[in-house]
Parts: sequence; structure tokens; C-alpha cells
Amino acid sequence: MKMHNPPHPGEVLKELCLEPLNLTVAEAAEALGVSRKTLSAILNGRAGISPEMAIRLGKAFDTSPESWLNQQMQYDLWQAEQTIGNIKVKRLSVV
Amino acid sequence: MKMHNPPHPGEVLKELCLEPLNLTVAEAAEALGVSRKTLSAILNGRAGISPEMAIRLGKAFDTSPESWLNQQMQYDLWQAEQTIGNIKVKRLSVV
DNA sequence: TAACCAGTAACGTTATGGGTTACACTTAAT
DNA sequence: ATTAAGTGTAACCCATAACGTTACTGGTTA
Repeated sequence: MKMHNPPHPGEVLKELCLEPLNLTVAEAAEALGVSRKTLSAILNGRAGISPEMAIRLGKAFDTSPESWLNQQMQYDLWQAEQTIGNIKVKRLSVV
Repeated sequence: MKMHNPPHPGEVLKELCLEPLNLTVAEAAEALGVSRKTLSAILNGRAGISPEMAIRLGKAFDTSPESWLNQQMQYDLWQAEQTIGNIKVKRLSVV
């Protein structure tokens, strides 16, 4: 059931929000109330979607902040599983 | 449809995982492979559930990491909405 | 050529997860 | 009453990350 390399939310943001509206990065950043650098970092996968950014995206594109954070969560989780791999943890469940 | 003050995941962790198994904080921390301080901070709402911690919790208690991160997301989102309140963002949607 | 757009390097600030050590407090057991 | 557990947490450390501004570089296009 493992997810296969979930896309970075920045890609989705670019393809599903900016490009369809023919928005430049500078325009979108200005509308979102963040710097051009901040948005650029997200679009290029060098920064994640913070809760605050999710709220901004929700307001700007009339979407749910949860949908953005969920994508980010899937991405972060997959990344974490790749890097920390098999950490040893004692099972504390039902036993 | 607004969430009303979602509980911090640390509370849930304590009430649903540690207490039923009569686990001390020190025992659980040792099993999870983190310091007592780190777990204590989470249990007392002074730290969030990181992706890595979610994986540890998933392995230890045989739960899905997503469930922990989802709770954290709801909590973070609610907190962010409280603090940044009405940020002005230009709507870029349908227009 | 000039204007615009995007990426990004360099700098700073603030916040957070994680670690160790050590101290203070409470509760339970000897 | 004294000891030992268990817990919270303060004081340090480190690394990462999300913001910001300014400024440079390179590519397009008018």
C-alpha cells in the first residue's frame, strides 16, 4: 500500500493553479502576500507548504488549506521514510 | 464547518497509548528511541509530531503515521488560523 | 538594445526538533 | 524519615527551515 514518490506540492501548485491562470511567479507572490523568493522556493521544491502558506493558498485559489497540507504531509512522510529507513523501535502495542 | 480547537496530538498519545499500557514516559521514550525530554515535550504540547516521530509512533503502536500527522496538521492549521487571522490575500481563482 | 521574468546566492531573523546534563518536585516504598 | 522513581523543565548545544531584502545572472521578447 506504499505511496510511490508523491509529487512535491509546488509542482501541483504550478501546474494546477498558476499556469491555468497564466500567472507569473511575481504576480502570484504579490497576490499571496509573500516574497517572490518564497513562492519560487516552493514552486521548485526547495521549501514546503507551511500552515500559513496553506491558508494563503486556500484564500487565493478558493481551495481547502487541508488539501495543500495533506499533499505536503504525504511528501514529507515519504521523504522521511526514505532517509531514516529502518529505525529500530520497540513495539509497544497489544503485544 | 470550522474545527473547534483540535486537541494536541500529545494528549491523544498520552490518553490512548501510554496510559492504557501503563507506560512511563521514560519507558516509552526509550522504546521509541528518543530522549525523555523530547517525548515529554510532545506529551505536554510543547512540541509537535514530526514526520520522523510519526513513523516511530506508527511502528511502536502499530498505527499509521498518517493518523498522527493528520492530527498534527489539524492542530497546526487551527493555531495558524488563530494567529494570522485575517491576512489579506487577493483571490486568484475563477475570477 | 531594453524590458521583463525567473532562479538563486548571500545575508539576517525567528522558530522548532532533537540531544545532554542537571536540578526541583512529587509520590511511593523501605 | 529517608530513599528511589518518575516527571517537568531550565540551560546549554546543533541543524534545519520559513520568512524577508538586495542584488546578480541568464533567458525571452518586444
